[in-house]
Amino acid sequence: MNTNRLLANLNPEQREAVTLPTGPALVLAGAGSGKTRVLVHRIAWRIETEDTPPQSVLAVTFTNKAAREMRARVLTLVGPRAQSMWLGTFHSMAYRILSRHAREAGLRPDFTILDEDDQRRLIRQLIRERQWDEREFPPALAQWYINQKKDAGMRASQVPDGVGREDRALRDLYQGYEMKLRSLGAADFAELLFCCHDLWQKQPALLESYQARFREILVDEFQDTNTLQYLWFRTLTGTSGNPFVVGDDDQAIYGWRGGRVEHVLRFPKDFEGTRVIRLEQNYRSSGAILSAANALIAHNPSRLGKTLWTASETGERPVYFTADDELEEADYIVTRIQQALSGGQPAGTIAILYRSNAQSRVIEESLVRHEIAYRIYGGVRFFERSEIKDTLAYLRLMTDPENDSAFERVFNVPTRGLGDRTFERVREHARQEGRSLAASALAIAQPKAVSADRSARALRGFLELLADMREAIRPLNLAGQVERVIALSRLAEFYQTDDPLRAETRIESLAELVNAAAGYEPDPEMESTPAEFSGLMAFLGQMALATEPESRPGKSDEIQLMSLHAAKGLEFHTVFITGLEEGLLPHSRATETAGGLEEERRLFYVGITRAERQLYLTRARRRRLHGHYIDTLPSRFLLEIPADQLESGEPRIVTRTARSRVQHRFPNTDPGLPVTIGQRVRHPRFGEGVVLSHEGSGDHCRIHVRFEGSGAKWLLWDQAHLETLES
DNA sequence: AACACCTGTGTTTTT
DNA sequence: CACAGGTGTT
Repeated sequence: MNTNRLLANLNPEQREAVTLPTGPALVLAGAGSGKTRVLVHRIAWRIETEDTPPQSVLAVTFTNKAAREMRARVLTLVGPRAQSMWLGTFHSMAYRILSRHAREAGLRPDFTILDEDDQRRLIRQLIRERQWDEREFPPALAQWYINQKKDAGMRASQVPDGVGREDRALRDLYQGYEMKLRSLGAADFAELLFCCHDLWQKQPALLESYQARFREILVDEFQDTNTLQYLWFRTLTGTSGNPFVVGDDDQAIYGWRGGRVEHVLRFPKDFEGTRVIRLEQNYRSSGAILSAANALIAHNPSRLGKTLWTASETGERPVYFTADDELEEADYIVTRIQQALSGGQPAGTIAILYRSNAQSRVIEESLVRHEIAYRIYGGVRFFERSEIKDTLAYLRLMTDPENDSAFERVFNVPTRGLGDRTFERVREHARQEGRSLAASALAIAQPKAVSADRSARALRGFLELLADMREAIRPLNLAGQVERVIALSRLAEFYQTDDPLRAETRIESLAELVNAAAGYEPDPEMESTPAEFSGLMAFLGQMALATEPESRPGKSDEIQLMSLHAAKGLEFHTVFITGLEEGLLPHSRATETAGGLEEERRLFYVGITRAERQLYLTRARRRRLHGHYIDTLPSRFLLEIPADQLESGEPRIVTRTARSRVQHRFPNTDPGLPVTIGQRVRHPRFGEGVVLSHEGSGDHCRIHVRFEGSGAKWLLWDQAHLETLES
């Protein structure tokens, strides 16, 4: 076997890490030092040279996206037999394990995973049951409290006695929440790890079987692991596994979500004989960009200490530009982008980064005015959209008719004459009998002698609908089932009447869900129970842990817009970091907490180190915030980069008159298109708007329009009946 | 149950 | 300012 191939393009440190003998290993990998490459090659190396069976490999990443990418790269190196390794997020790994032992872990066999929304709804319910004042105990705060404890690996019983009344109340609520979850047999995200961990503690033999199986355990982005994840990982690794973790303390940016950099320091203490390897050569950025990054991060007192160097040329200094306001800032950025694009630079190599998503709006508007295509990451996530959750709830009721949260969700969606009173009746019955909502509904709906009870009839209608649906989809394939459930539930019609402004976008999402089902490939490792709807069950399980449908290829001809957090792990030729102002970066809320400032600095550091060749730092003297303008101060972080390492951007590149001029030109870029980017259009219902972008061409193309008042929507040209307007 | 009004909120994000 | 979510009215 040609193993040299695996080492050919690695530097000595990378090679050392990849070829380390068994035993715990910690790789401190600076930004752009080939972290993922080391991880991927390590896996390949173990499989190819040590004859490690792929199924004894478990690799954990921070996001699904990173997992997909890593899997693809390992497969390229090792071939299809690597398919059998376990590679995914902490949560998806725990879910895989739990779904084989659900009952033993105290969960329903086909348990639901509650997302943030479901969780908040449950907590609100508990607060109301206790008749607490929701202003004194905001559900969001309680939720934050509970998740924080869970992320720290604490059950309610382990939370130390608080001093105040409020502390005790919150702890009590946490306890109530735990009981509620257990009675539902459901799990929230943290619970997946927690439950799995508890199960291992309860059943040492089971733990041993997993320890025996997973000989190689690798963790990416180790600096962002929270305590619960760390405990889970440490338990699974035990004393015999070979942990291989990769991280960068300078890129720890999830402290607010429980991430603890300290785990990096703790690792060598918990795992005796840990070999530490540092990767300090940066292959990504030019010398000038790297110097700025190094100068900035040197201001963080608590660091493991690591200085990145590069063999690349110095390149151009980062440019710093101060605009009068956020409009000018946006126009400056767009002007620079136009210059780059006209010089032949592909749009996909340019990124605009910001601290908070709200900042994107002004920039988007400027991009639209200048007819530049862009793609924005973040915002409302696919699986959090209400239409998706409604549909998933119906689907869940197909596989698990007694699922209370799904039942509650679609009880009166679409409206079918079932109001709060009926629901309370059902819930009360369920509480008394200890049955599920569906079973109680059935009992209540029984026709009593001569019953003209309207709600009982409506209830029967609902139950019959579910039963009919179950029959109707039985013989269909997965995509067909999803499609049929959407049709039979009449959700589309409901959205149309409920909120016509959003109906079109919502129906588009539903179509995308059907697509996701059509493209779904079952996890071969998952227990394939012969139960009916087992395919649907597996699909729902996977969807609960997903954020985006998989079929969304990024286009290379669009400018990339995203938050600094979302940019982690990515790289771009040209990067704009915007809003370098006190209060924004560092964020005002972050300066209050201990360590918050350091985390903000790391966030800026992450942003800087995304840039390969060109970096722009921009700021506005005054910025509109919550309605009115406030004067700003430059970010303190700017002063931490020596002035001679920055270039001053040309002021006033764009004038207001230039802005209004561009607004009136509409060159037709694509002759196949019925409209042009930037053109004004009128929709029979939504009114007037501006065309932002398009997909496809001809009469069947989809176009993206920002309407005045009702926001941006995707429309099908041949169905939307748009009227084009002269500007 | 549907609609109009009101009020609070407004970081980052994954799962 | 802009929007979501909740409350109150019909």
